[in-house]
Amino acid sequence: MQQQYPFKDIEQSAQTYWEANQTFAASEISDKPKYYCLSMFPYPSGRLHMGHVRNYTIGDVLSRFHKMKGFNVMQPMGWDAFGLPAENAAIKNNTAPAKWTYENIEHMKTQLKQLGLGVDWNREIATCKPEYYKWEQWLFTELFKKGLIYKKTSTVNWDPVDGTVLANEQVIDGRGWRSGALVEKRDIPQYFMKITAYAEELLNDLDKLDGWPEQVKTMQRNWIGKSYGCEVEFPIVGQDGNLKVYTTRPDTLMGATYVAVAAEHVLATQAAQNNPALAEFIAECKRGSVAEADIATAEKKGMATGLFVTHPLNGEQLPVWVANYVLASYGEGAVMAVPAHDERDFEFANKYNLAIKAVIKNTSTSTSSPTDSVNDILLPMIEHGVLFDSGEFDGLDFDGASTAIAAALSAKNLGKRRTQYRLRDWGVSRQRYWGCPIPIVHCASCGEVPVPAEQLPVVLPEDVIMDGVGSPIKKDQNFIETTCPTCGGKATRETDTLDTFFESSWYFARYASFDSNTAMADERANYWLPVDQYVGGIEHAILHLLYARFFNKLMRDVGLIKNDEPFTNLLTQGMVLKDGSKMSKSKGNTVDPQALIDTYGADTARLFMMFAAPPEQSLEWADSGVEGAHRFLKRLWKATYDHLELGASIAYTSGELNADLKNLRRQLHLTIEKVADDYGRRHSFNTAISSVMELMNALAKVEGNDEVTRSVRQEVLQNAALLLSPIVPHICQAIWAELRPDSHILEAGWPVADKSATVQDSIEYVIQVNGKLRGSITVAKTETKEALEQLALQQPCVQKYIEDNMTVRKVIVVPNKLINVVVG
RNA sequence: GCCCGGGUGGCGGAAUUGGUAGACGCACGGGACUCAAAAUCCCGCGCAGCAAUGCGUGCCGGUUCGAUUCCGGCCCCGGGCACCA
Repeated sequence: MQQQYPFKDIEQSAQTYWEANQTFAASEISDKPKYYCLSMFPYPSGRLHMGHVRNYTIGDVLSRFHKMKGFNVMQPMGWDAFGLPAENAAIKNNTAPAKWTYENIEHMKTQLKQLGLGVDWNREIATCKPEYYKWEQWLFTELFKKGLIYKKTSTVNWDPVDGTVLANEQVIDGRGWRSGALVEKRDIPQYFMKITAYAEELLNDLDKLDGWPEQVKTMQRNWIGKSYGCEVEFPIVGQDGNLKVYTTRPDTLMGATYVAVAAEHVLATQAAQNNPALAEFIAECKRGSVAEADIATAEKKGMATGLFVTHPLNGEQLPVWVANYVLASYGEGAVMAVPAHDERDFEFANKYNLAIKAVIKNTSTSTSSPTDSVNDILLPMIEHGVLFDSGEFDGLDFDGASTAIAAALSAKNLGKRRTQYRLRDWGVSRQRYWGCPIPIVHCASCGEVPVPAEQLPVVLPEDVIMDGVGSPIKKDQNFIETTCPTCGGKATRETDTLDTFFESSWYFARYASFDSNTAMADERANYWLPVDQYVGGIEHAILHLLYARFFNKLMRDVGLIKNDEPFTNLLTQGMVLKDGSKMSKSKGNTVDPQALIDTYGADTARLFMMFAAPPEQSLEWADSGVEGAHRFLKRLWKATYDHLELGASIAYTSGELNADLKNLRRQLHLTIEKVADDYGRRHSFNTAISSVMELMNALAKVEGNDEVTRSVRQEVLQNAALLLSPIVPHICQAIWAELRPDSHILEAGWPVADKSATVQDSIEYVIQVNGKLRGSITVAKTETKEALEQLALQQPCVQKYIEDNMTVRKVIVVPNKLINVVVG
């Protein structure tokens, strides 16, 4: 055995061994329970970043741990290869997006292999390949035929100078990132998926996901946003027809003082026809990005339309305003405004001197609460309460008032109870090149015709020149001109591509059926699915995870797979931050892990990443600390070297031990239990590592080279190699080969703790006086509570704190932990 | 603005179910080895204090024998907000 830790040789030879032996090739033919461990696949941005190292190490630790525990493991890897950065890079470097992407994949694949991941590379997929996207085109056509995909107009960011649609990311402070032009909202026709048809199931099935973080389920529940409210119709004064609004607070209806509509609302358009000032205001509202965060943080602005509506219950005339804080896409694109009981309405009413009428009072405060009088309202009362100044509804609470008011509206045919979702249908059209072509043909006589299955895939031309002005396939007659699949006449292809979330919504199923050229997913998908452990960034908590859950249900409903949910257990990894914000290519604050791997090896990189923070927490990157991880591996190597310099040894099995060795074995077997719990249940890799470090520190303190001592040392080293091997597989495989030349670590399995080594007959009790630590006693495990109390009271460290005028009020004994003497 | 997290020594973090705050590691200081340096090993290391001891988990308040942990109110930082992935 070499004296120095030769990490380069070790890692190279271990990786060569795994590849030659197909160690991680997954097979459906096995009598073991299956374990499908999936890490979110990377976007091939060019080089690996620290977030990748963290993500894939976590997945690899869990995969390798389960393999050792006797599971039939599949850990696949692939590439989320379509997307905007490839187009930008192509323009910048004067190349084609496909070429750039494939080169990045090659480089990053080499880097991932250097990390020593236990991946089945036979199943590698790239979403930009026709054999992959063919199947989502097929699914698109199936869903289109079922009516689950439809076309409607919706709003995008429009750069009037470049004449192009911008992603939200490309709008900086309301201006196009390249042209600097003020961005406008523009309505264009786009394809939508009816995710709202699955809203109820997506919401209810969250309750089945016991293996998901509560935080993520809460975010998804709020995103779906089921609300129980009421639709209310306000007859328009001087016109036929009503203005319909949706509210979650029907109890406040008697406090409504105006009605506000979005700039896009038909009533706004109508009122603007003979009102140039209003038309200008609506135009102003249409400037700026479509991002909800921008709309919600913009200064609240509005303008009266001159129109009035009649309050459906009290008959008062209320003015209709256009307001930029009303979202066109939620509810009816119109709201009833109750300034006394809503913060946004309150701010708006104060700004424009609109009436504020309080009708709800807090039950816990006196009747002379500040909201009693219109004149002294300083803050809106937004909590539920009891109604006043509401005529026949006075005295009712939220539930009572909501029911009564809905009934009163129903009786007049001016409203009814309604359940509403915040979730909107998913717009999947993109006016970009580097994406999956939407498989629709436009025919003058047949309309929109889905491309028949036998004509799929609609292949995206890869040899293109990006000129920075629009998508090249929108100008490519070879691509556009086609014949109608239905009538055979001249027709044109759809030139929009699909949202790249489309590809990442079903890849988990494709890994199981990676080479099927007859189906999107075959029987193998039903063997592997659902994914047992999904690992990925918390930033995907809503969109990606919701779309993937949606697609799983779509694939179930077209008969491809059986399960209802795609991911049984979810681990949401925290972000790797640098200088306080997310490490990302767009922010230019990435740290290249390649230098780390080159200087210290993959094991050090993996160990450091797992040790630096628990996986769910964000990790602020700092270069220091890597040395410490490398130092530990060198110590581990040296401990094995020193041990074996004295000759081979056989691990301890039985016989008398002195107290020190007994303690060491006790610590070893407690560590085995703890590490298994930390990996399997807690996903607490940092504490697993520190407990093995403690074990190695304890081992270093044990002296003597007699046969018994050496046998215990052999036992500790063998087990340390097994315990650490999911995290640092290369060094552990090499150490095992030296310690146990008769066997291979991959056949060793996860160690079982020796219960007889962990028993203990005495226990240390902490002694507190008034909750403050004052001492400790070591007693027999069998001691009674009464005896412990007496023993504690006799201790000098307790007597010291009982002053002359004090008495012992009580003694609290927490079994196996502490005794607290309360005096006063 | 809305939804979801987080805040503990100089730093990363530990304390798993309300029970010893600071495990493990980094950095730093001291020492050994060395001609010297690196590497390695040993010792120290929350703050104040000679010490006894007191204080201390973002801030303010509460519950409890006991609170980093539970409750109420605030402050700051991060993630998401539907066309970044």
